[in-house]
Amino acid sequence: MMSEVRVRYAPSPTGDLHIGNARTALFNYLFAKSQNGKFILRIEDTDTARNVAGGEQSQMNYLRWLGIEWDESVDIGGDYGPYRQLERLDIYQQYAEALIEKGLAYKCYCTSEELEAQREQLEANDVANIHYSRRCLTHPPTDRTAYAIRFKVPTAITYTFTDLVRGDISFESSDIGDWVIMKANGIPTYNFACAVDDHLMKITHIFRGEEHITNTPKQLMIYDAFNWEHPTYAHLTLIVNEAGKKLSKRDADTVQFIEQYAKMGYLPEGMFNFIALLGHAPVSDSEVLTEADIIKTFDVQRLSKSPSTFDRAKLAFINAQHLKTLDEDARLELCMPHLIDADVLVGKAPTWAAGLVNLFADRLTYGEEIVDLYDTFFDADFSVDVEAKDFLISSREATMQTLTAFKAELEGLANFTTDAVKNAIKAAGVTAGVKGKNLFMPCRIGISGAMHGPDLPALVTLLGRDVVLDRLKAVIKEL
RNA sequence: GGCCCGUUGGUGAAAUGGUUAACACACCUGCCUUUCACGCAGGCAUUCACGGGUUCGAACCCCGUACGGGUCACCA
Repeated sequence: MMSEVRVRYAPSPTGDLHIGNARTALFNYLFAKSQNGKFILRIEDTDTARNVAGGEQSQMNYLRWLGIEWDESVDIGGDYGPYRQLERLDIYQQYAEALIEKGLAYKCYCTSEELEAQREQLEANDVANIHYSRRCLTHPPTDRTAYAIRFKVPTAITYTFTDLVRGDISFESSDIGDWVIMKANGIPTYNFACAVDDHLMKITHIFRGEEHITNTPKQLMIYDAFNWEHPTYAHLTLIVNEAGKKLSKRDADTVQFIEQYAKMGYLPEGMFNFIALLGHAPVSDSEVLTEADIIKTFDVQRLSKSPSTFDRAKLAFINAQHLKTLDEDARLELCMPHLIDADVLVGKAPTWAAGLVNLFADRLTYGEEIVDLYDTFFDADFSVDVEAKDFLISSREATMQTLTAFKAELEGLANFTTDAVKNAIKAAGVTAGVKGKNLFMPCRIGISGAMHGPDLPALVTLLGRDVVLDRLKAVIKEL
């Protein structure tokens, strides 16, 4: 009988949920869901210096925002807790001591400074294999009590594992120096804690970033030392920015925290969909998918080997598609905070915002974009763009007649409703003797300054009588 | 420098030895709309980084070169 699939996402609470972390979490989650397994959230807080207050909560909040729910963790418990590594210190201590007893680990009394100096010297001398700098050969000085515990790396062993993404990968133990498993402060290092916990928590599959490939042999050493069964690994490709560089938290050019997207008014469904495509190619003609679609099509055979590019245009497209499935109220709710923040609504009628959002419903790609769209078409600095001007002067006389007639019709209008404006356009067409493009385009340019834009009557209505007439006068005058 | 990994159209990305190399985004055209956008239909574009080799046959296997990336902490 196959044992139950158990996967985990193990963030360190050093900051907010990053795109790369979210992808790792998501793929583990998708695999668990597709296999009817369990998804565990474990907090790896062993780097006490880098932990930030609220980091853990923030990670959990935005995981939940994305729609990723876990089966076991610090907040809801589970049979394999505690789920915070700092609460498991005695466990690591016990396993580390067992290794010393077996002769597989030893105490190292070197100070960080000594090791650092040693390494620098080796590097300066261009020593080919700098790993020797991490092989502690000195005897413990009698006056020191602080020590780290190092794992004694076996000689001449080849560690091979079958990666779900890249196939067999192997490492020679001779390329790896004796590495620290317990720091002098009694806290385990990542590779040790990770291996111990993954085993104890019965993790069967590990989906993680490619940067962990070189950590794998170290973790395998721990499994072997205790005779534990290896888990299955899948190292996901890096996510790179549009310049082809690994997404770095310091990279200011790419917005890369989930929180930022949430605040910009992206939809969780859209982000979920987009992130699921980063390194996985589902069998499907469309890339616009729901969570259920994605779980159903998730297949480890289809994990990509080459780096995934964080393509903002694609994100925009996918989010826009999800946005189209929203009803009017939901769309308005998404845009509202941004309109308020941008002071767009001051002095406007209560229903005005709904009209604005509906006007751009077709082309909106994320909530905050409503403000940009507003600026483009409602900004006080009105001007006619080059393309539009060319159109106007290509048949100056006819456009002039059309514009004049349109202006006259609007001036005679008591109420600016979309129907009334529609009729005004129609009437202007009759007066000027034009129709179709020759009718609408001059009107459109006359009030928006551009040949492309939202529905004309609705735009006129929202702009309001004064603005529309001012713009028309300005364009007529310029002609 | 050592060790690992990658390289397919403008962009993202399939194809795991066998007819004209999917699909999506972008772009272009047509339809729809008295305009615009949405939507729908269609179209353009890659010979698979480069050089050898294996094979009846290679984007797919092997070797080498170039380029790109990852990693080498008492960080995770």
